[in-house]
Amino acid sequence: MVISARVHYACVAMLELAIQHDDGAPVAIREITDRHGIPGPFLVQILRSLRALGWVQSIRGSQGGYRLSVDPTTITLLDIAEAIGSQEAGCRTEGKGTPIATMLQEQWDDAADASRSILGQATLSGLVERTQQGDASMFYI
Amino acid sequence: MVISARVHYACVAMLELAIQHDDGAPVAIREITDRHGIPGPFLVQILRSLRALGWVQSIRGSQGGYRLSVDPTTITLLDIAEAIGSQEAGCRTEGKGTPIATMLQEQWDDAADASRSILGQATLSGLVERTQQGDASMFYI
DNA sequence: AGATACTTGACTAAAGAGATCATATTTATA
DNA sequence: TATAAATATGATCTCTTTAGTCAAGTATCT
Ligand code: FES
Ligand code: FES
Repeated sequence: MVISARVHYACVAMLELAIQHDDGAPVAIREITDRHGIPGPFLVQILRSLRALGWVQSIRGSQGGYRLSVDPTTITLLDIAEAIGSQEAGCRTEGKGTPIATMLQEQWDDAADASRSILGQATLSGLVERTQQGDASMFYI
Repeated sequence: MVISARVHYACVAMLELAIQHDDGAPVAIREITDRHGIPGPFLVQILRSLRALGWVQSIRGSQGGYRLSVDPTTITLLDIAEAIGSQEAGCRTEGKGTPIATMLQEQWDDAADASRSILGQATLSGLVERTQQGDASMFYI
């Protein structure tokens, strides 16, 4: 479970869209990049991936932008990390199956499962709620 | 917590040395590479790191090899992964500290801690015991 | 002496990460 | 309808890390 910049930015973007989910207007890329110091063209790449997943919807032209197209209670950080992040490398000694390698693989899997269990509980809506409790800024209309 | 080939090989080597810990004779690199298909010169690099940590001891010359120089009950997979693996990248939005980034960082930390907790319980001696129960091969004299 | 085995430092190839750019297309609005 | 504001797309690029390699040297046992 390696959290690359790509994954982090994807999560930031999804959270920003979740915050303005009830609002009607789409969110422009600029709004997100300005707020978080993310390189614009890089975020474009990432949003394309998110759109391909069906998680966001894009509106072109003036006043365009992006909108969340899924229920924020159903998407977790785990979903984003696994969809956007690089594929798990997989066991290198696959096929050899020495007792030691097999047992080690179990340990790595156990450790990864523990991580996944945490991230799988972190829904977008849950996190949005938390950040809005934390600081009292107003995002809702 | 990314488990690279380097970390995996280090764990394999430490476990092989732990298995023959009570035995007097040192273990040659060849024994380990043959058994696990690890590139020889690569394992040499890794054993140098392990020696620098004070975890193994090398005996040169004919009949030479490596020996564990620590108590296998005190070293865990977590210790090896953190010592041999790459440094944690650290937060990219450090200093900005937007509420979202801060909150995300907490989630990544929580997930990493969960992994660490698992790997921190896996001592070399514990794992050796498990592999020897699993298959009945005789390593002890 | 000769075989065996570790020592050391430098080196290389391939992959992945993190962007960046130029050009095209769509849409609201003045 | 002209214009500005946005996204769309595909290619390219640089940097770092990872994994692996090589050659020449040194120590020790028999
Ligand atoms: S490569 Fe197989 S367990 Fe690490
Ligand atoms: S870069 Fe700061 S939490 Fe991901």
